Amino acid sequence: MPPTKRRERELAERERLIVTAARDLAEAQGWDAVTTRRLAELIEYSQPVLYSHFKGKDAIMAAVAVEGFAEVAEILRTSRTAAADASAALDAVAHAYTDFADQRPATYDAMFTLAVGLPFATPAAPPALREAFGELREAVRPLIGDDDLDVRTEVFWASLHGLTTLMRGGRLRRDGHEQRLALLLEGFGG
Amino acid sequence: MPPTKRRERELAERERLIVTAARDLAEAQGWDAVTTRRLAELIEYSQPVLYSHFKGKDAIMAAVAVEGFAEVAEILRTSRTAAADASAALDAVAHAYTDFADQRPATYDAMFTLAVGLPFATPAAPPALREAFGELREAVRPLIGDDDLDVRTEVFWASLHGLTTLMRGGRLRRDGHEQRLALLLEGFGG
DNA sequence: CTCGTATTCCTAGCACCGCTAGACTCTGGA
DNA sequence: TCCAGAGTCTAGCGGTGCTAGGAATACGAG
Repeated sequence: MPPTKRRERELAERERLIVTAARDLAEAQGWDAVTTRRLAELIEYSQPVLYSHFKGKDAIMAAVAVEGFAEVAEILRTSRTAAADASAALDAVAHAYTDFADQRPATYDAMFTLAVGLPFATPAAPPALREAFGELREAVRPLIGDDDLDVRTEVFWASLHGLTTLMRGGRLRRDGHEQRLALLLEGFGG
Repeated sequence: MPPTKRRERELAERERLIVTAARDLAEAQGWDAVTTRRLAELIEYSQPVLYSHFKGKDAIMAAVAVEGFAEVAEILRTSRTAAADASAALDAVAHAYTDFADQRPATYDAMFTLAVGLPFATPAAPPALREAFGELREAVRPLIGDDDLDVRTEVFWASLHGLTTLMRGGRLRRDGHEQRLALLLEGFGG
């Protein structure tokens, strides 16, 4: 039946609308401002419609997070492959990562700070997330080799994560960011 | 007047009671479970009494955070000074830091992840926080020297912070923690 | 000892939150 | 034309942080 197909498209479109509305509102005013009532008003439906698409607010945030994984994976890949050599690639990837966290803090929080109930370091993790981590790994590999590559990538990732979250929370001065990044890269053989 | 003095003591004691009740409840059931109603019931007063001590829930969390700064400063100092040499000291400090974050996640979040409106990288920062950072710095100093000491300490701190928060959020497997810590310390000349 | 005053505290309530039961409307097929 | 079922909304539940305003209590003056 054609009407069913059309209906499916409309539903998928509305679901996309919910996720982008949630993301945009969160980036503009923070996750606290993303309430089911405001979200319903934005998509011009009532609240229960949200629950026909997602189990709850957490599931909406998880959807924003998954979208963010794909985004960051692409950003990391382009910045890595565009670099002249391995050292420049790691530098570019590190900057791209922290820039992303800085420019999309709400999305970043949904991805990596907030408890959102997504599987991570398991095969069940979202493919986009595994891809993003893979980009970090490929940026690290040429400089430190294959020994303990995954674990070393995790340490690199954690360092970037710590730098960005502490800076955004006001725990580290913004004006030291470049220098901190440079010192971190130096430690990784940049 | 003596009664005024006694009254002041009672007020100070009640304020301590509020902070410890908030901390204990947060550690036991998470910050979401720390509501003004439950807190009021725990201290056996009504909600408005909380607001005669603190401006709001955030201020209570900030008080818990400041308490945490003092705690972690002491923990870091004892583990640092008890170590045999500089390398062992950095190792001990790193483990003490992540152990603290692991054992008191709610306090740690109040200190370093939640937006709580405390001044950090300024002279107005809580003395206990400056002291805790100072302990990290003194643990790092013998190994990397005085060049860019503060910034290098910040990077070290951020790495520890990233490792702990990502692990606790389920983003990193717990069983890789020791290895990650070892690799981080290796990078800092441990 | 009594009486106003000032402090301390609590009751009750506001606006808002995430979420859901049940009524309503509207569409498509017999 | 009628009915079944899908889709949507209204209304409401129990909870949140926070606060206005009244009750009670302790205090100093006469």
